[in-house]
Amino acid sequence: MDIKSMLLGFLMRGSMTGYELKKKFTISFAFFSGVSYGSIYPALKKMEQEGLVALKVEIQDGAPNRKVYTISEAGRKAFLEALAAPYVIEKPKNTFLSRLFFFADLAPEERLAEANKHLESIQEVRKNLKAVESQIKGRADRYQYLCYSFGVRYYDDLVRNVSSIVRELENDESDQDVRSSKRRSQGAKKGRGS
Amino acid sequence: MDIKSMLLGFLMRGSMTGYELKKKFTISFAFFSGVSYGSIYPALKKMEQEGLVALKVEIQDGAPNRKVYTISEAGRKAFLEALAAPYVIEKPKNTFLSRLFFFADLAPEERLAEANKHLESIQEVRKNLKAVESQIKGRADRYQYLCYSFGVRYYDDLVRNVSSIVRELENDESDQDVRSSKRRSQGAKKGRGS
DNA sequence: TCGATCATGTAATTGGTTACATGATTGC
DNA sequence: GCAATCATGTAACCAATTACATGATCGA
Repeated sequence: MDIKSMLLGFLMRGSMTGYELKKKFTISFAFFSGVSYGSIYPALKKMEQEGLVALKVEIQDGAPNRKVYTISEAGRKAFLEALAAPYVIEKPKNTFLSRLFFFADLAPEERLAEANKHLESIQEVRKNLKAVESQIKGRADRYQYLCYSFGVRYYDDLVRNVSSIVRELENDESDQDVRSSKRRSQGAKKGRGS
Repeated sequence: MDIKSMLLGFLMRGSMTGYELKKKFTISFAFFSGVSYGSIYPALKKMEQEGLVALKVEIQDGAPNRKVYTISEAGRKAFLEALAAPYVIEKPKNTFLSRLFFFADLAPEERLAEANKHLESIQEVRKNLKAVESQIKGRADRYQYLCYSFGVRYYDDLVRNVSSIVRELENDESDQDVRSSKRRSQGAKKGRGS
């Protein structure tokens, strides 16, 4: 779903300025999509030209005039179409995965370190998600909450998934330890350990 | 990780033409990242100008000349740096989630249909992933296989996650049914059912 | 003879980002 | 006095896509 459709989605629930739309975005979509003014303002301009939204300028003294956008019939139609458009399954663009693919080129001790760094960053996002729970619960409708809970499960799953890779890499390391202690003790049997 | 670094990663394991690199991409990264010639060829050209790869043209009669790219010392260094660069956690750009957020604007019967459509498309990807398992097992090194198994778990998790949303939406529908049959039978007690 | 495979590339477009530029008001 | 909030926008850039353009060779 592109920015335009999402802007329309917000405007379905009330007229707003670009500034207010940006706020809605950051609050609602914080964990799965970011938007900047640099995309919002040009998008609104274009949508006005296309007749998807109507513009009403509120003159203010001193501060720049507020440009309040209201969705039009055409805009409503466009939004509803976007909402039911055929799915194009998107591939997870995952930097960690791209790197893991080439981990053979990394020094053995760096592999675990890199994987752990990644795990920690996911855990932090998960924690932040928890922190906004009450905020979301207050504001969100049924489906927006479903959205949030999807996010919670998504990051929980991700933590589990990356953890299992970390575990594999740990095993590799301790196998390495076993092999080197075997070398040291000339083939004596030893269990896994530090 | 950008295309350039990934191209370098492949070139670490041997010199290749753009055409061959594209094949490597589609085989290895099929389920989490796609690349087209439109990005590969310009990237290679730029990397040659930057001295990250060396170009050797193999003249062929008839067919266009093969341009074989070989990674340079600078390229190797750049790749290794990319492999250990600090993480920027990326947000899952998820169309389904963006739509779900606005599901209140969809007709009730369409909600379940849309969610199911999405679920099916994920299940299909998961199935395709299973289909290439033996192929991957044959070609992949330890880390590339870890990568694949991450993908398998990722899609299994996703199926579970979206399924639980579908379940919630189904409950909404049957609650709706209960309410309407209650209305019909003027408050008589009824269980959930079709 | 037709489709797949080998092999290269450009041009236009998409959909964004970051940084820059401006400036008033309000609360600590 | 300074930071945050309100409020608008542009310009340069980036990373990538799609569609277009070309053409030989090989196997069924």
